[in-house]
Amino acid sequence: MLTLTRMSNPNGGRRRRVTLHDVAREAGVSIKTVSRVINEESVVGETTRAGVQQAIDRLGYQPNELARSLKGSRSRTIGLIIADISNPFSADLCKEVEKVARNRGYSVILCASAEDAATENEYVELLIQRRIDGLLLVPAPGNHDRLSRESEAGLPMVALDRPVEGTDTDTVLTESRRSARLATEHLVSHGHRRVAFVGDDERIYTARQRLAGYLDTMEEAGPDPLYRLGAGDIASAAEATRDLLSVESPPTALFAGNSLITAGILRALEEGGIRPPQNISLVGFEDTELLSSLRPRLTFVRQPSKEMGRRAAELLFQRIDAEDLPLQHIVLPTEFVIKESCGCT
Amino acid sequence: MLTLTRMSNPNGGRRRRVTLHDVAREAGVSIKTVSRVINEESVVGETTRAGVQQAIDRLGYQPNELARSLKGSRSRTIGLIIADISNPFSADLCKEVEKVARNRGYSVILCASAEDAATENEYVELLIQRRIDGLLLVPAPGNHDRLSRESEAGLPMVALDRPVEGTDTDTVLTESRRSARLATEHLVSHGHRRVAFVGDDERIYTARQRLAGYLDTMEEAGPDPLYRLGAGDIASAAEATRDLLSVESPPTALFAGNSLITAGILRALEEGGIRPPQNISLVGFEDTELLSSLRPRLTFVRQPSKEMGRRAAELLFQRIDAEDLPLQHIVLPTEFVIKESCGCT
DNA sequence: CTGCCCCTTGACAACGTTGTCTAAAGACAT
DNA sequence: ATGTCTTTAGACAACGTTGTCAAGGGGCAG
Repeated sequence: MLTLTRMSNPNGGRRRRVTLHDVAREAGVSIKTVSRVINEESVVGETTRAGVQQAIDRLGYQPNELARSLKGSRSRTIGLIIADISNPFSADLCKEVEKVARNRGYSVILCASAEDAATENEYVELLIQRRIDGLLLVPAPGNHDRLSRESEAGLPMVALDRPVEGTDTDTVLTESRRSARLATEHLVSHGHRRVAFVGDDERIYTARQRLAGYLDTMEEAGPDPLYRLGAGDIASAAEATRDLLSVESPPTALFAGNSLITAGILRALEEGGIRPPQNISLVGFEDTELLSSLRPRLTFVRQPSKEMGRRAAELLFQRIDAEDLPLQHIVLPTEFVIKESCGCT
Repeated sequence: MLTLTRMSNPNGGRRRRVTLHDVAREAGVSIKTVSRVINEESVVGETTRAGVQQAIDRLGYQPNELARSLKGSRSRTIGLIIADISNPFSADLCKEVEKVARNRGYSVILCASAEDAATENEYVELLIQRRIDGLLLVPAPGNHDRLSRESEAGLPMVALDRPVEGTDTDTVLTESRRSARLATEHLVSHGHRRVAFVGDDERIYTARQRLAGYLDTMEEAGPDPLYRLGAGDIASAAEATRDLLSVESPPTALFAGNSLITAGILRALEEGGIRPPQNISLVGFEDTELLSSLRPRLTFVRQPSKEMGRRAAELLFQRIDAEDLPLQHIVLPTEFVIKESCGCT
């Protein structure tokens, strides 16, 4: 009778969820028995089980995972912190991670750090408060104090695409430097002397690695390097490209540090009326199928984004299950795909 | 002393988290007092507060959000179910939803239903078990029994991009039909008689709406409609395009139902050596910046994907806060952007 | 008929937190 | 000195679940 006002509000009010207690009362048994039926502990008599099951169905009972997590020591939730969720690369990661988690009965809390370490730290705190069982992240550049502390304290953690600076965690990376070196070599070996590189912010590990790979080849081959960094989105990549094209002796070949940069370069070239591969050669990193519709078709380094997501998630669950696993550093191979934009055919 | 064995395992073992109880013992007060300090209930004396705060810092206490959620009636978590996470459109949605949630101190559990209603229903169940406070979703086509039940039971819910079939929930949509009609009109008004449409699976609401808009114009204008549906990814869109191009009297203009389809069409055209806009006119839906690097530049219907995500999230929180809000059906305007691919210039 | 064991079920505590109520102690007026 | 009020702090229960233990009842052997 006390709850009459609430009950007279059939739909609007936040309905109290059915609990074990309710089911127990309905079935005329104790809550523990209901719990046993739900968890399929075999010590329940057949008639009791059937009665309880009916009560469950009748009331539409759904177990409270929060209470379960509180009682047990697992929350069956992992965190996924993505530095740059606008990059199509990240979509593949999310998708695969989510898929692996789902097969394990895990939920994924998604966080976007926007390449900002402070935001990332806040998210780590939030995720800790939610008692995640493990953390997958594409780390933002900067100081990961919060993150490092948790890693050392034993939170299962796998870094994706970039290592966590200053902390040794499990990692799943691609061979950025080598692939950048090979891509540059391809251009040089086809006669280009002025090869320019447009990369992401230098504080980002992969941007540095790719620059390093580019420089490896350039230093070995002789020509002066020419590059711009800090092109994190399409607009600034276009800007950087315009800048590169306006130097005294402009490049005859461009190498783009990721797919958004490729898009920015293309935009700038288009505005300048410069067409690859006739007027300039172009090589990029591809990590999404979308750019495959470009014409001329892009010569690119293929990043195994889906496999990265999948491998990282699997590794995380391995670590969640077996705490004493030695640290894993997985490096996935890239593939250099020669199409038309580099003009070598 | 009892915990010595555990402590001698500094890193490997899953560390027991610090609780209110530990802090209370450390500070020499009751747990309730610590709770008061953390929640800034003002009835705590200054010296006590300082001592507790020190203990908190010393032990690195982090509140257990699970326990809080269990006690209170809010989990400060929302669910986000995305039907097609591969579509760049979805990345924008995720990003914006996540941003709004973060500002509210909420976490987002990400789920990818892969356009499958059964998967979606499973996710709904999982999210209910996690006691989410609200649900945002791009509904998969099909039978949403689980979803409808929850909606009727009062779970705050906002459908994004598509309505939930058979259930009236809050919605945030774009004017699909009208924009498809206008885009087709544009082609027809520039003299095209054979205008073909390539759309997504007809079970998908927006695919049907866009087809309807296309048909609106075609029926009014006279020429026989020519279309293919079921082109959900790049490969099948390319396939559908090849098919359309091989009919007796092939189309002189193509209209793509979303950005992945645009990519598929471009791939097929390229393979066939057909160049827009010289050999064929092309209009698409764009919902990502990436395709902006296409050459020739795509004439397209711009979908306000970011705004959709933001508005939907804001609406969800409104509903979470005020249960008795009347149902909202927000329709966002699209924009028709004329560039080069349609060949009208 | 008695005792033992097994099978099934329930009572109770605990997970970590917060709401409610009460107790202690000091301030102040009488 | 006594009473009242206010300020501060703690005891206790509760959120919904599961682990531990004990109790009830029936079957079977002695």
